Amino acid sequence: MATIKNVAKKAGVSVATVSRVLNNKGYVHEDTRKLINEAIEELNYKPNEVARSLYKKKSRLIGLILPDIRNPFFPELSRGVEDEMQKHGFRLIIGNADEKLEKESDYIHTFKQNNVIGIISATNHRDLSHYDDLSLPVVLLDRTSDKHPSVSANGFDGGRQAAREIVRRGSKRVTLLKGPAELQAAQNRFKGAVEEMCTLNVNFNVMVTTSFAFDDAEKWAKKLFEEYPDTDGVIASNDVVAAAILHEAHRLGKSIPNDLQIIGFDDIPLSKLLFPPLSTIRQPAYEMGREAADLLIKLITNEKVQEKYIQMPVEFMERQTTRKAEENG
Amino acid sequence: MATIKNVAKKAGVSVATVSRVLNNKGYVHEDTRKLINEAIEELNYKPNEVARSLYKKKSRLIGLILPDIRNPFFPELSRGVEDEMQKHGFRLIIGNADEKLEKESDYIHTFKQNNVIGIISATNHRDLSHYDDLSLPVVLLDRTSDKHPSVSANGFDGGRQAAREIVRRGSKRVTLLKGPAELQAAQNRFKGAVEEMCTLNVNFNVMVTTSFAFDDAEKWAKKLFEEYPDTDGVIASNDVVAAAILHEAHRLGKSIPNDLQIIGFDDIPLSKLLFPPLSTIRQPAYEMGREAADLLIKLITNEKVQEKYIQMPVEFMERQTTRKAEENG
DNA sequence: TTGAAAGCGTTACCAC
DNA sequence: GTGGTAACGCTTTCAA
Repeated sequence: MATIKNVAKKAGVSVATVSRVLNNKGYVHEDTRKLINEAIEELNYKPNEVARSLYKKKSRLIGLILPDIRNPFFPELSRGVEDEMQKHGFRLIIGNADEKLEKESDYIHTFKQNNVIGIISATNHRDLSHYDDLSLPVVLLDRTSDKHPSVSANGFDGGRQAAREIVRRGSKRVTLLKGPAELQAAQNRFKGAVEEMCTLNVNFNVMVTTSFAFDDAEKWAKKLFEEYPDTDGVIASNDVVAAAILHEAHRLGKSIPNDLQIIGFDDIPLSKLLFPPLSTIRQPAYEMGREAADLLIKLITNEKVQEKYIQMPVEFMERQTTRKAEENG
Repeated sequence: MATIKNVAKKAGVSVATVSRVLNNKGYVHEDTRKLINEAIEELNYKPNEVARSLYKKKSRLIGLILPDIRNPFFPELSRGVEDEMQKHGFRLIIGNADEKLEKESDYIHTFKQNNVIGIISATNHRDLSHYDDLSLPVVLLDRTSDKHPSVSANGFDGGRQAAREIVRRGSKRVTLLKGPAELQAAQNRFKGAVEEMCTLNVNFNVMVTTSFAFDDAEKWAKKLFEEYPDTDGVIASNDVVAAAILHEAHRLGKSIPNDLQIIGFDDIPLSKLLFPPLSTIRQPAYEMGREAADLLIKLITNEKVQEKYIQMPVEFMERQTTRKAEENG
């Protein structure tokens, strides 16, 4: 690997001058610049990011913490982040925290040690103290806090919409799944649904679920029908759980959406391929990722940001696990 | 951030000695060691990876190139890699190449610039020349080449199994989907299926598909039934495409598996939640990721590796898009 | 058993 | 316009 010294030598100048052309900083004669550029070309020289980072105490890396990329919602999010970061020349170190505080701290630690220039975190822990004394810009994604800028979807509204839609489409014995308690996003959805159900003055059941993992989803689905065999409408805390419920409902011979309506949350790519295609509350995951990246970049470059707490709208995707709305709306 | 100098000062020793205890190298008196460890503790000192990396020309980062994390097969793979790397203290820079050679090169470039210690690549390009003069260990994942160690699944055998199963379960007018031509893994599956069909001496159709993306999958599904409306068995190139076909078949009112059998490939987590649950050829994605990580680590540490070309077995997952096998097997 | 100092590749200050 | 050089935080020789 060629270094700046080699380039300097080849061009017959000092490293200082080479550095100047590299960074487009300070004066350098047009002829010298050309000479240097030729040398760079010939040697196929690429500046060493590590050396740069050491001196400047800033790399071009940013840290991204996810709960678990295997949840299909997160690949979308993370591509949004990556694509936007890419445009600005930043790269990602990604860590899956698995809702383990220790892993999360480990990754943050790694980020610091590698001079990342900022962090985007989509984890679930209530306790964000490990982000406090970081002296690094942090953007929260898919969650909020008053201590850090954030990008999230309007889960509360999503919950309301889900409740409204399922009721107006005729479910009488609705069951709300209350996702993991520590998962702010899930709780907002849940609260929104509860509030709307109360406003609408209709009864409902609540079933507590404590994870979003695929394997657990099936367990919740079974439990749901054991505990509330006569439920005719389910508002799930995300699409994976909704898919599992749909699956279990088929197994029990229920007719969807006639016997049972289901509304999910997220709108993961596969949800439209389910049978019947899943009605769900769409979160604009990819765009959320991009917004978070944008926000972080603005923070990094000290641009003014008008809005530090970005909330994206959600949208009811009518598909076929819900019935047609009755005429009166 | 505390530096080694601060620690040295606090402990009343030189940085050299601190470095020695940090790296457990060379002699250092037990008392001094204790002193230094206390100082480290008190200052909450963490060595700067960047400085280390600059000197040693090796970081603790490894580069992972994926085609697109949104394809549900890859989150599994990448978690396998990440978890295994984690155990050994390595972290991942992840890049999605989107099958664009330029992005791939960009990422490789970034990896080099950041002194990654090795690369795992799961991309599709035939041309691997950009991996050649890297002077870095490279492990290919989900593909092979005689120039680099690799971990892949036995797609050929998978194709054969799929063909065998679909025929013995009674499909007479099988359609084979031939995935993207540049995608080695897809071609192996296809070839295996073709060979088995020939061995079994049964007719079949071939439909060419040129991508694995969600949005395209629906297109292929529609096209399939336009071109081969009477097909009664489909071997799809992966589960996403299979899901789309299943979806389209429902739309057309076909009864699965009676009118049509479908076999996918990958066994993504959602495939068992489809309706009917998807019969598929399982690739052990997570384990493949781990194996690749293991192999790379061995390469890095110059451990002897017995097998540089690891091929993992695949397995037919009988679910309900295929009929029961007839008695004679 | 310990310390001084060179060096990793870069940037930025200060002279010239 | 340009060059010399200290500095970034660490590891490793070499000498003591």
